[in-house]
Amino acid sequence: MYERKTPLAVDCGLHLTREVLNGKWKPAMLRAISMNIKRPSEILRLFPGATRRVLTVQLNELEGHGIIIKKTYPQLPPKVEYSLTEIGWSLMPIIDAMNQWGDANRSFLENVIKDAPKIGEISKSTCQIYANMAVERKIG
Amino acid sequence: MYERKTPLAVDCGLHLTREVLNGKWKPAMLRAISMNIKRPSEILRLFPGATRRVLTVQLNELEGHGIIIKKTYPQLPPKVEYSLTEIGWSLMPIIDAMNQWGDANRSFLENVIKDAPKIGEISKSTCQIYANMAVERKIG
DNA sequence: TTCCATAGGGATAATTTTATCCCATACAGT
DNA sequence: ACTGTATGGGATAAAATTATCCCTATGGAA
Repeated sequence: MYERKTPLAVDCGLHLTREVLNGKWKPAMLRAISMNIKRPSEILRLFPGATRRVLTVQLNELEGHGIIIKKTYPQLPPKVEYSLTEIGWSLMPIIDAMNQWGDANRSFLENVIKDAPKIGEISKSTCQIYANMAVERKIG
Repeated sequence: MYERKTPLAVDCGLHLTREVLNGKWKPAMLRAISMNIKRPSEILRLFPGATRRVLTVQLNELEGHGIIIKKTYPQLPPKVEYSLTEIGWSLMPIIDAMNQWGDANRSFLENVIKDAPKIGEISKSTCQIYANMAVERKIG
């Protein structure tokens, strides 16, 4: 594993949370898992912009941090399913809030962020999938 | 400014939010500013673990993103005060939630994170300052 | 037999983020 | 004359995060 060289700042709740949620795809993956997209291959397909490698690495980290649990079915080809732990679920309000905030302020944000060179759309579709599933999650 | 080479993923609210909040000290600084710690020098003193450079850079980014506003008083020695914009304020529920989540799960988290080499305490005091001020913010 | 899907992980490059160090302004105090 | 305070930013090094590429295993389909 990677050997951190700079001490972590754990003095403040914010930093602890950051340690857990820090990762380009972590919040999005947690959200996906919360919506029953739990197999690695499904998750991978959900984020065309991500590398398989990063996703598996970040899933491992989330598991190591006790946010998700991995269930491996002794089959071939292999089948794996991740699910949120209790603590993992307790993060969802925050993640949902972040998602809503970003969506609510999209036009403003796209505008102020646009000075950053290239803004790419990685998968408009993902949003839609999320939107649909969010409804299901509330119903189900 | 820095030239990003990898396109941003702005398809999902989560990524937009991440773009704004991503920075080791950004959430903490926003929280500080929300509690009336608004001068750069004060903020710097609040985070002994941070470099002056990073803080000013991240403050600039936050300003560029429209999350905070900078007011420069034409004095000498210079006096500067940052304050949250309306959008900046709208982030506080999220930041507070992150902070609470981290604190609420502190023992668990410190435990699962401890496999990461050295965990340093940067400033126990900061938490206390925050705690006291949080009360004031609710009252005031 | 060759190709696809599933899942995992090593090695290494590229990119992004932080850390270090140094320089500048201008006033106040010792 | 120094030293300290306040604020800002350039240049460059170090560290952390992501991206690329490649290899493993096995069963089923074309």
